[in-house]
Formats: sequence, C-alpha cells, structure tokens
Amino acid sequence: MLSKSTEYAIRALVFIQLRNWEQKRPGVGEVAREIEAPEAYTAKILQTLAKHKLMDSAKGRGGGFFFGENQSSLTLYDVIHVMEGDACFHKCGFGLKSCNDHNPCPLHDKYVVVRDGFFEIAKTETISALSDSIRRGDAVLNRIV
Amino acid sequence: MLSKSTEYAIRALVFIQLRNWEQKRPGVGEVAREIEAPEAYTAKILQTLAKHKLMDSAKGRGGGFFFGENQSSLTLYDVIHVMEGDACFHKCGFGLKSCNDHNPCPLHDKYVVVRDGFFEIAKTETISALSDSIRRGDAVLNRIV
DNA sequence: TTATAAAAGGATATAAATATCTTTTTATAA
DNA sequence: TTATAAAAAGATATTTATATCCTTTTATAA
Ligand code: FES
Ligand code: FES
Repeated sequence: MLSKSTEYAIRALVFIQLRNWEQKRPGVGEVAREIEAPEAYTAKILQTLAKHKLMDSAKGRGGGFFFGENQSSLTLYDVIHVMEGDACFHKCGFGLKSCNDHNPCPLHDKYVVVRDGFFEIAKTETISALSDSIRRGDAVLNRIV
Repeated sequence: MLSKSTEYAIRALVFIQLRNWEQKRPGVGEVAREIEAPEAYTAKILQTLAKHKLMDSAKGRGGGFFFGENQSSLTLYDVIHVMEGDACFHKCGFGLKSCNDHNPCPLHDKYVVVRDGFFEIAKTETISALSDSIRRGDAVLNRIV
C-alpha cells in the first residue's frame, strides 16, 4: 500500500492536470478541497513535488500549480519515488534484509510476480493518462459520498 | 507492503513451526534472535498471536510457543488480519474512500489485478507450507549477511 | 509604489508504529 | 514448599507519519 502522502500527491497532480487542460492553475486551497486532504498538509506535499520538479508553481497573485512542457509524461513511479522512495519495488515481502533471486525467502517466487506487476503499473501509468480517463468520464477523482 | 510487525509475526510463526517439527517449543529470546527482531517487541507480537489463538503458548518452566492441532493450516491472511487488519485487500489504490467496480478510480482496473494477486497468495500460503520450503532447503528464514 | 494574493519555508503539534522496561501470573523442578 | 524459568500484562519511551501554524518571499493588480 502507498502512504497517505503519496496518494494525496497522485490525486493532487491529477487534479492539477485536469485544471490545466481548462487553462487554469489551481492553488493549494482548491487542490486540497478537491482531493479531500488537509490544506496545510497539501501545501507541504505540493511544495515537495514542485521542489523535485514534478510540476511547476507560480508565486504571487494569479499564481498556482501547473505542468510545464517537459513534465507531461510524469509516471506514477516518479511520484512514488519522490514521496516515499522505491522500497516497495525492491523489498522482500517476507521482511528479509534484501530480496535475492538466488537465495530466496519462502514467499519470493509468488511475491515477486505481484511486486513486479505493481512496478509495471507504476512505470506505465502517467498522470496525464489517469487524468484523461477522468476527463473522458471513465473514472472518478473522488467519491460523492 | 506489510508492516514490520506483520513481517515479524510471519517469520516468528515460521520459526516456531520449524522448531516444533524438531519437538521443541522456542521461547521469546530464541524467536527474537532468529528473526532478528527486538526481544521485548517480539514478546508483544507473540502475545498478540497467542491471544488470537493463531498459535499456543505455555507459561512457566519449560514453556514456550507451539502450534496445537487445529492451528496447523494457518494462512498468511489469518496473520495479516490479526496484525494489521485487511485494508490492504480492500483499499482503493488511488486513495479514494472505498473501492468500487462500478464507479472506479483511474487505477482500479489494473490495481485490482495486483491487489487480488496478493490476496490469492495470502489466502493460499500457509505457515506450514512456507516452513516446509525452508526445511527442504528451498528457501531461507534469514540472511547470512 | 503599495496592498494583496499566493507559494515557500520553518517551527510545532498530534497520532500511529515501533520499541523498551517493570511487574505479575503460572508452571515446573528441585 | 520454595526457587526458578517462562509468558502475560501494563506502563512508558522513541521514532516516523501525518497535520497545523506562523513568517517570509515573490508576483501582480490597483
Ligand atoms: S527474497 Fe523475499 S521476496 Fe525475494
Ligand atoms: S476504486 Fe480505486 S482501486 Fe478500485
């Protein structure tokens, strides 16, 4: 499972993408409301994402968050990596100090399949692809209730 | 990813099973040493497992931990359920308040495959099967280095 | 040029997970 | 019956994740 912070980050980026497509640059308040996260905490997360150049920000009046040219194909992996590192893609599912094909734990063979499946999703799915499925109405960003 | 506590629990149970097969009932100290976990913390975890009847314990001289008759086919799911609940099998991977087939988040279709894959492992793998793969020499309980 | 709106930065606070320590209960061996 | 070994129970401590608050910097509009 991803950390709450990572989930907030992913949903925030998707929302920013959706608004950007409408020629808007949402601010912290709007993002926090939309992803149903505490505002001050959302601010910290957006700050982290901007610092790592996953998206861009503009200070001052009329400012907000947005994607620049070279930030269009951001993958889930990129976001996870910045927010919580990539232990989840490498760790032994049985809790050993490392995962090793040639000296496996008893879960290794089966666990690796699942772990790699998640890695594949993370490397393949992009913020803009997720956003697009919402724009098309095939998926939702939040629950009504 | 499972919590550290859950990992300790699984490894502890596997070790207890291995020792039981040698007609031994290990105590907290022996278990903690083997799974490389802090002793007092291991004690708490074993206490939780015993309280939930996942294995049995005997107090006093010559006491220790062991599996009773009806505790032989303990699944990983049982252990995870007791240690951290089963959110990981139900939660929305995108962080929505619930996961819903008919009102999916943009990750749903792909995420559910991975999540269900893990659920399948958890429901299928048993402590005794994992232990047996170690006894046979096909897998390890800990890393030399 | 000043007032205002916005993000950045820094300092704290709270909650949850991980870890330790001490006392109590229980069983057994001497 | 007493001393000892072991788990159970309870209290406390530490660390990490989550969350809040206050101040500073920056850009823009009036
Ligand atoms: S060694 Fe445990 S998952 Fe690879
Ligand atoms: S709705 Fe998100 S994983 Fe099912």
